[in-house]
Amino acid sequence: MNTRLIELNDDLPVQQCSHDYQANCGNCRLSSICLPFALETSEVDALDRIIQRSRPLQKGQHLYRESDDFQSVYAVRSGTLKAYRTTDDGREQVTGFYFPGEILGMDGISNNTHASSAKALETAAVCEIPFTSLEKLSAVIPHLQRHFFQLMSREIAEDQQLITLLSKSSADERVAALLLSVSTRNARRKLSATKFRLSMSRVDIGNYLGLTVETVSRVFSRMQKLEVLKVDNKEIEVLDVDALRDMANVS
Amino acid sequence: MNTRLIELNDDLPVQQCSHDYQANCGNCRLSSICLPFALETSEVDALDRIIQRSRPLQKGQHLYRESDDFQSVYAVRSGTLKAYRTTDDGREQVTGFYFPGEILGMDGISNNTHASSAKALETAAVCEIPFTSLEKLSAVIPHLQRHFFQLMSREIAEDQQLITLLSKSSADERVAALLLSVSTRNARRKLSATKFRLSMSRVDIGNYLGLTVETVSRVFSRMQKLEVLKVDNKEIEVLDVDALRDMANVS
DNA sequence: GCGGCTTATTGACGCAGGTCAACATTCCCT
DNA sequence: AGGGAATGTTGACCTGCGTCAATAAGCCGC
Repeated sequence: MNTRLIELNDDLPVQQCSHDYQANCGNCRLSSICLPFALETSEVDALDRIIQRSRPLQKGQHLYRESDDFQSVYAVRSGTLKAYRTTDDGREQVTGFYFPGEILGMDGISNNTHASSAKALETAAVCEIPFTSLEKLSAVIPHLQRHFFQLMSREIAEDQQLITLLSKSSADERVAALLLSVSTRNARRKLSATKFRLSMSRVDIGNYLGLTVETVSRVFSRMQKLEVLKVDNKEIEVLDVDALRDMANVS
Repeated sequence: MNTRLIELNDDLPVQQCSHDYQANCGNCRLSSICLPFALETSEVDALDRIIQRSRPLQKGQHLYRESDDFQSVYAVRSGTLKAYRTTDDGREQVTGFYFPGEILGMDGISNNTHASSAKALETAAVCEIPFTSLEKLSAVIPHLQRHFFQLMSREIAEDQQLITLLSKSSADERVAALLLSVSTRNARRKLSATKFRLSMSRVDIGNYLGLTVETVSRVFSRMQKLEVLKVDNKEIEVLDVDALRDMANVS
């Protein structure tokens, strides 16, 4: 069964409640992250016209599921989502966390089927970008085509970084790297790079990093003892960024 | 310094020795793997015109290096290549092996800089596809645009599979999964799925799978003892595919 | 604000795979 | 064909992280 976003709107048509949501890309404060720089106003409008906005997902709701038909890619407007796949023997593997301004769903293009599931970690709003429309528009707006090639390429490069992390790094390094990544992505959205709330659970973190919950918890405790972090459940304060960077890099 | 393929041709212009190489995509027996199905003859010709073929790389030669300017993606014509990145502390992480018919270099699009290096594991020939030409052509040939979106998406999906492997699987499972992958890719090229030569070293395999050489070697020995494989250095014969599949899947 | 449930922390212990070392084999250059 | 270097195999030992278990702390519905 397909649980795509659109179906959440069965009681209220999109237009009627659009005042609740970001009206368009032109006035969206995430557009600097989300859109290609060089797009002209008229081009942004064209893009805007194909994008569908709808009511937020509640915590735990799926945006799409593995093996759903692939129709669209999605830009996160608010909240956080996790992408994960289920292995043959039923275990989960978290493949990424997606923050506002980031695009997800691109792994579905190759088979016209989503290769992973996406679930809201907290209340989250997304822009749905129907892929066929995007393709057509891309053929006309070279910058847009380039942008999506680049987005996908970045996803590849990031996955490769995770591969390296999983293949070569200790538990401390992995956790440090994740924290730095969250920190950087917060900074990009003009949020604090040193004080933030982790929207994902320890289970999700462990799953993503190839560690058990217990290990993640121990690493947090250890970093707290070393006064690199202040940990209060999901609230994290980075006390010593340099130390954290050291932990992320060095063997 | 840029060590791209073109520079290998300083003694002989491409045209003069082109009879040594596959003349064009139209008569290439790999085209079924490499090109979109729905391309028309005239479109194949157009693609063919932007592709540059050149003399083979020798074992150990680089096709491109991390931080080289990104200009082209490459299709493997013969031989095998490995892609790898170097971590901050100087270690290597192999991110993929590329067989005839497969495309590499797409991780460079996002920054106009290659995110990994590519090195020939044996004598190898590639088709160079200049990316700006490819972009322009893609805007005109919808199937081609779609094809490249799909290729990149597949790369993402495959990386995610590797992530799962690295995060969740035992040494036995990892090695089994790699062997099955090689087997499948051989079959696609009408080669034996059960008897083949691994072009990569044990070090490369271990590196790719996040294991030490010793462990890889032990797994091979164990599988040989269990009569799942026959191992003679790099020559592998799969004696029991089902057993191998079991080893790859189950916890 | 109470009770049940989910999520997080901490400790004790075991094992898969890493490390180190010695030896065997293959590759490759002359 | 011969010798030296690179690559592969095997064994003995060690350790980081997983496992199991017990406890604590949030979270949510009533």
